[in-house]
Amino acid sequence: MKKPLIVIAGPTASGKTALSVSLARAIGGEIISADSMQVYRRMNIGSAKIRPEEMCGVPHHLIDILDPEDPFHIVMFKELADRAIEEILERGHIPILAGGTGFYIQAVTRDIDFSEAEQDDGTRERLAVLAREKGPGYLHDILKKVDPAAAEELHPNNVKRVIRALEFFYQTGNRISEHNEEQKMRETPYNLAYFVLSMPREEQYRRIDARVDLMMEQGLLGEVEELKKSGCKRGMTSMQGLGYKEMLDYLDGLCSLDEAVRILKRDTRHFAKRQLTWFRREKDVIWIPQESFGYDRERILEHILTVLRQKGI
RNA sequence: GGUGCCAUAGCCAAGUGGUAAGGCAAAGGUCUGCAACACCUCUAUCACCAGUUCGAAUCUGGUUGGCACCU
Repeated sequence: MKKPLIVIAGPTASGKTALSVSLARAIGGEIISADSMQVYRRMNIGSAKIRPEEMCGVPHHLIDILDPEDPFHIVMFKELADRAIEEILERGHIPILAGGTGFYIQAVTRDIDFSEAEQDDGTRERLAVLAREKGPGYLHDILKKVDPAAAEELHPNNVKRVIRALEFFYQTGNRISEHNEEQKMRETPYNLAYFVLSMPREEQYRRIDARVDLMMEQGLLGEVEELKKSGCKRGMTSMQGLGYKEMLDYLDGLCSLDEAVRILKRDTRHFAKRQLTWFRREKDVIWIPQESFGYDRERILEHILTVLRQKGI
């Protein structure tokens, strides 16, 4: 029997946090956050991080484990999440992966192997400089020679990914396109129940706007001001988070506060849209259209428990 | 009542006789070490009617609507 793993995913502001706590209490689960921003301490309001009292005693993992100055990326996430899952299972509990970062969730559910790649050795920097000086087509042309398949799939303007493909080749001597092909064959090692919370688009957008307004009321600006004071710069991974980069723009005098809030709302809506695109192509997801349950958490939970029973979790 | 100006996609907006730029929004998509990132695709027959012309969003007349000023 495969090990059980439950995923509670969905776009931002879809109700993942509250539902995952209810679920954990119902089945004796522990929660692993699949979120690229909630790992950072001192980033509470903007990342919509769960508050300790909201956890209701349910153990949460991968929250508040790094400082905003620290880098964070999928390889780290994968390692930490795998370890957390193992520990939870050893305790006889059920792991619940909850979050909105589809890429991270996929790494775990499909057990993608990142070990082949190495640490930063400066090639990324060098390539970035080249791209800036010679234009985006330059690196893409090089990629065409060393890894034609990857070049075919990547648009020349997508400099970031072109750089990664080249970096992979220079560091490992292998083609990333081949590596990706191998990884795509992988099947999930888990008895997986992958739920995605959804709702009509207009309602989703309405909630996003409301949440941003709430964040502002709760003092998002002050939170970012503190971070800035303590030395956080916009180049850091943490400062690329929604809410943080917009407030930094305002604090740096690049736009008015109203404008910053407007852009934050807009970009958060765009983000939710991309999240949905991701989940849509992910196979084996079980959609939970919350409007069909009258947005009633009890009814949604009941439905989820039924599905879990069918899967033998 | 008179005179003048204006009327291009959901919004902003180029085009002033040769077959509708661009931006934003919306929608769809890609993604295997920064993923709350980065990137891609995509939406009109020019208020309406009638003329002039081989050809009109572009010229003429009228209609409607808006704005400004005058009485």
